[in-house]
Amino acid sequence: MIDKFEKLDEEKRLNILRSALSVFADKGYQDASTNKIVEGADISKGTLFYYFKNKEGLYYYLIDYSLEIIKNEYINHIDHTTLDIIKRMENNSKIKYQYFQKYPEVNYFLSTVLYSELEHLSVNYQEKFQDLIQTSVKKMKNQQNIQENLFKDNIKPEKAARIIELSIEGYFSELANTFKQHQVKDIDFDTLWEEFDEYLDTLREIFYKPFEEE
Amino acid sequence: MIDKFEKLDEEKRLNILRSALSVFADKGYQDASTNKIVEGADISKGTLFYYFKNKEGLYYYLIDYSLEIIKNEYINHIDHTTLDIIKRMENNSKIKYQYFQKYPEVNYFLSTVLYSELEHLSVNYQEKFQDLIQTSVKKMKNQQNIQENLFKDNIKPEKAARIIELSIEGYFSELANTFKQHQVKDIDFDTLWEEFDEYLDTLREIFYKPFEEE
DNA sequence: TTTCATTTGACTACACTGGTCAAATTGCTT
DNA sequence: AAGCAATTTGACCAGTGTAGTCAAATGAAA
Repeated sequence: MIDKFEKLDEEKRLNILRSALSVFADKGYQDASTNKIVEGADISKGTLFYYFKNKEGLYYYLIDYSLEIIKNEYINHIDHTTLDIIKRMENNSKIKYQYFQKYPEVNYFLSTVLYSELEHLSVNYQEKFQDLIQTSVKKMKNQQNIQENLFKDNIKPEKAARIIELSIEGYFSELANTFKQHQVKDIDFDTLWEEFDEYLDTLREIFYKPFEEE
Repeated sequence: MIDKFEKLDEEKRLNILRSALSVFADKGYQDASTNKIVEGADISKGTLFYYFKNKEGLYYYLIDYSLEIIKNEYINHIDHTTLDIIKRMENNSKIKYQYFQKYPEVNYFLSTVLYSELEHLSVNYQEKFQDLIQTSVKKMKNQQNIQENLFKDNIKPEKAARIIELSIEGYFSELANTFKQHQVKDIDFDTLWEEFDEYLDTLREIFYKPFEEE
């Protein structure tokens, strides 16, 4: 009946997905209540089980759905080519948090599955995760093709790149501590990116040669 | 009956505390099962309710207990005085993660209370949290008394300090992604600190003047 | 009006809940 | 050994919530 689910009215379909993703993310598979899901999706119990065979079927559908989203909306957009490493990290940070902003439930769901449910998944799905997420995290961290002559002469590019990478991670980690998961939708991303750009300028000031016109 | 609980055999007492902290941290107050707690603590149902009036009493006892621990084992040891800012951050990181290592359940419990249960607490306890944790986080972040002449001449100390701070946060955030909460006990902290010391050396190389003997 | 797809929610059988308490066990004092 | 109090046990209770079912209601299209 999943093909029928996919032909459903967009708003209703997304309501069901978002509600289910949130409940599974909040409670984990075992403690997730189908009653809460239908309540949050504003549908009746019967409707949920009309489209999905059972709780498990719904769960695995959500995983497939979420992996597609993260692939198409984030991983496939990762920039590996820009030579200016700070610019590249800027691009990738923005791509990443645009995905967070657009699909907060997907991101929240995948995080908790990855963090605390992975061992309960079928081997098949464990591999899907390993392949897609973990290798692509490495992709993102793979810092080759750095334009080294942008750095000041007394600074070693690889070491500096590592510090830049970690400090950006710290920047968002600090941010994550300020905003809780369910507040993501309320964040004012525009002013946030302005602040982030300023932070990047500071990084350039410290690590890069001063910009010179010729 | 809490005074009797505190006179209990050390091992038994800690078993109960650790089990309760873990279950509350994993599931949150509502979904935490007293059955799971007694099972994990290897005691009978009756014993738990012999020492604690009810689930709520146990929960608030755990909060008081945990706040005492984090105060005595972490917050009171925060270094505000060392002038070498990298050294100061090194000290504070080590104090912080020694507390993590020694009391993983306390840390895990307090994190989840702070992160997702705070609004359900009595106002009294909300204030306790605000006072103790949030203001002391600020304390730790308060970077005054920096010995500025350690920095290279072309680097602004305040901005550099911010980057150092964030990159250390990123360093541990990356680490936290590698190890899940329940694996904390298995981490080899000794080699980990060695790596961290190397990382700090890199920071010094980049931000500080080369060391000169006279 | 007939037909078929969709939706409902009362209903099951059952697992688990926080908490109780009479009875059993333990440890201490005589 | 006997007696007593402190401690521990786990079967038990009334209640709540569970995943899933299904006869009946509704909607839409012909």
